[in-house]
Amino acid sequence: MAPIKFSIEKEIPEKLGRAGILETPHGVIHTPAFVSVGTKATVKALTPEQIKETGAEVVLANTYHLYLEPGDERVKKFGGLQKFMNWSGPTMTDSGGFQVFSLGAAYGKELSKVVSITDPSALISERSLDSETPRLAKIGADGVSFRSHIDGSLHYITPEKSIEIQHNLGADIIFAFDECTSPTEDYRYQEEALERTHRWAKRSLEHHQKLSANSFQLQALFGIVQGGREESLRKRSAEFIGSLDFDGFGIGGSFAKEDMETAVKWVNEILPKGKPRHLLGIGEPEDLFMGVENGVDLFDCVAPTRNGRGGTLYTSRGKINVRNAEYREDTGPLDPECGCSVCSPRHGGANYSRAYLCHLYRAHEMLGGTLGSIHNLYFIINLVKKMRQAILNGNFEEFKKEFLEKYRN
RNA sequence: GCGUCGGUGGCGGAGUGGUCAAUCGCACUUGGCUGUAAACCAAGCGACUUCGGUCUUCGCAGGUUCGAAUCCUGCCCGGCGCA
Repeated sequence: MAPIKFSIEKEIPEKLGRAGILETPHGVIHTPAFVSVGTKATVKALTPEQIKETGAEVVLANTYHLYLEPGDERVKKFGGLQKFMNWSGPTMTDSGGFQVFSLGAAYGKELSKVVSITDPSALISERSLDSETPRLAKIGADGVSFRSHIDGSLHYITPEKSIEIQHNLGADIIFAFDECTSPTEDYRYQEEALERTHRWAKRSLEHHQKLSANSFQLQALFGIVQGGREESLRKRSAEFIGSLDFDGFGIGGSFAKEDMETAVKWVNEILPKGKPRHLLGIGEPEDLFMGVENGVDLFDCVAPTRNGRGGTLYTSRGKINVRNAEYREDTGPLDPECGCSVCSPRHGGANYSRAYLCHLYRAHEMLGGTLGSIHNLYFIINLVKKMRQAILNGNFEEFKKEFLEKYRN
């Protein structure tokens, strides 16, 4: 029995985009969909009830973090991630592959998932120059050694180990262990890393099949396409990963903003159409439109929750930082066009002013982070839902144009 | 009244003859955040500036010194103790 079932309802004419339904053992995901990120089995600052309230259909947790604490065996004892965190819907786990990047090449540097290449020298390899730079993740022959950011202890994660942990965590959809490379690496390194990711993908799949054969637990495994900004590598990766017996696919990598669209297009033209595709770690409104238009079915991103905790909030007229002085006495709602419980009085009469939110952040009151996260998650999840509806209605282009025009002011 | 300790930038609080426009924290201002080392991080925060500097600041007023936030004298203000 297949762990998931994916069906396409409608496509965007002449484009790769589509609206579909993804059935998992713990519920249905209407795609395209935004997955809320709950790294350590919690969407930071939110209760599961509040997560629901944002319209989220699925939560993504992290293998590496849960392995370190409280430990995947312990989560298993409690009946798996979903039961442990008291979330009633579908769940996913990331493989820990991103931590190869964030705790490795990007560790201690001003290097993030999406970089801007205003300075082209940023993309020149620095590999030979930074051998002494401390990293918490080092790539070995067979896997990756991590120095725990919590207590400094050493851990070795192989593809098999990642899959084992993910089986213990028990999410509906799990990911192959991959290496998310830095965009500052050169072609030679990207190619070397890609081959490693491909070997790891095969090993992840084989181990997953082996474990699944002896288990009643139904879990789908997604393979991850890498290849950096190189057309040849991206395509090679899509061919290879797409040819394996995965239930769906992740598209990974740390991108230069300018390269993201081409990379997604190259990949999705090749990946088997009937299986879901997840663009890993992407979630700004412009990028979501780009992804949906180019055939992405699932997104996850820390932006709504991370921004929400800091006071950067999405509105239909662009992002604002409610901490700023100009909002101190602003009696208006955060976004009059938003239907979330923070913005809209129709949910029980609550209607938080910008001034109140401003106050909460300045006073470091944790309700600020909660309300900001509820709003931002609702905003982004709802935006993707509207895209889905627009595909079904056949007016995706119009919706995109209308939204972005206003959003960009 | 006598004694004593003290008065430093929005606040708290370092500094106690040159390296001081003055450590640090908070507040304030503005950025940033894209598979979460993140309820976080960064920059700025006396005034002018052709960005090399220039000027005015450490209760007030004098003084000593090549040089004072730092030493001396007087005054003003505050805490504490004794009357």
